[in-house]
Amino acid sequence: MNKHIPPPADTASSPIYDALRRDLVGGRFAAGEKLAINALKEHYQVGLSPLREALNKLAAYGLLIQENQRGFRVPKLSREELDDIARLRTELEGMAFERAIAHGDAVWEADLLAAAHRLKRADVSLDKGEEWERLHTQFHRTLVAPCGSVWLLRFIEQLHDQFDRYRRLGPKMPSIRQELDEQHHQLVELALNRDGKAARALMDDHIHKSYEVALARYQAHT
Amino acid sequence: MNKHIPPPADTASSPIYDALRRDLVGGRFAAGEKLAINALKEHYQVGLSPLREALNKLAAYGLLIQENQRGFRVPKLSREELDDIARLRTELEGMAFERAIAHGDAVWEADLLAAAHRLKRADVSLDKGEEWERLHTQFHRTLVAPCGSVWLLRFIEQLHDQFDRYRRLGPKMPSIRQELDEQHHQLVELALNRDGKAARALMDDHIHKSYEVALARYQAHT
DNA sequence: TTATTCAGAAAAATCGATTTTAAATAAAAT
DNA sequence: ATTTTATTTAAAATCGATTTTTCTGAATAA
Repeated sequence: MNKHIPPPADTASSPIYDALRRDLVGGRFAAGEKLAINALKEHYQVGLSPLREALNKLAAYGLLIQENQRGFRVPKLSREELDDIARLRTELEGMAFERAIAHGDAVWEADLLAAAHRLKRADVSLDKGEEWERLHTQFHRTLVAPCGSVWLLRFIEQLHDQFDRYRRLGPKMPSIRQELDEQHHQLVELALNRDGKAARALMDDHIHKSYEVALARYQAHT
Repeated sequence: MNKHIPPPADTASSPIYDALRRDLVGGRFAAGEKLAINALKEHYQVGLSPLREALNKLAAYGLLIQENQRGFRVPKLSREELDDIARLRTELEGMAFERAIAHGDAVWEADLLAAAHRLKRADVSLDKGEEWERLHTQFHRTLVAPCGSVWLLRFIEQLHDQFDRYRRLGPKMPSIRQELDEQHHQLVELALNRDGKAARALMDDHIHKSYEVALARYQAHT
């Protein structure tokens, strides 16, 4: 009946894993907070075993800290780590984008235009901006998708999640958003023109501007 | 009593996690093999819950594939993935080594010499070479340790484990080993001389030679 | 006051058993 | 003979309860 091929899920993700990851990246938990397992069990309406398995996976992924027999905590935030993450993002995402531009085909070009369009049209006020965030992540994923390295994509995804813990602190800030949105379209343009060098330069600048936003929020948040 | 400060375990690792990781990297399980949980439970003499939590962490780490409700499998090996891993190792480890040379202090220099010496003196025939492998991993870890990026170190560690799944296929091969051992000492020398450029070039060559060993083993293994 | 020890309480980790799901085999139908 | 459908078997996932460990705070001693 259904001709659509399901996405080849690299790691089988359960509903509880997805929900926790979303809430951790979205800043629903305070940094440094110790998670009360029984409270989570109630809040997410899930059994102990699936919950613990999700927490273990998130700890291995880097969104939680697991201490000896002392349960799980949300990792602290620090200026040093934000700098680290932003710098690595610049290196890895730039590398991946250049490779994607070298190898991406016509289908990729169409995907890029589609992802950019959906992001532009997204209603930022809907669902606390969650829908916009989803499309934004998907857009950046599409930019680097045909880079040819599954491990590079994996690391980039991980860094994105970490970066977003800083970028999504506090409430919305539509002022800077404007400039970043424009860059999204310029990134697509340079990709379609196969200008790898300029594309990478713009990606560097894009990440740097996002970094400034994230840093400002981090400093306002402390 | 004990004045030694325990290593700041990033992710709390249980005995069962360490054992499984060691055996997965060491090739004790066949690639593509489906893990029989009850058999593991017996073999490692451990309860179901700690075992499952370890398996979940290893899946998030990339040493296992977790399928919908179909348990865990050992990831397949492929030429494409080996190439991917080797290429990324070259980029990331080269980057980290250069940064380490720029920032490493006198303590690092001493650690380097010590790690290289221990590796040289290691008895390769002992414990199926497990002790040599441990020291080899530790040596490479030391090379990049003061690079200043915990996330970069994390990714490099992960890639090392993946790479070793290929490199450690089949029995020992002492012939090529000689040349690689010499490079270890040259890497230390260039690091002590703070010659970042030359050090990175040698690191590139070192990984490339290791890659050739791993590739030969992979092809012999199929 | 400061530090130390010892309950009591709370929480995490683990275990054993149950439920659910997928795989394998056999029977029936096209 | 091949495909389809039941039935059985095996394994994975989940649950509830138990055990173990850590945390808290009061009481004692320095």
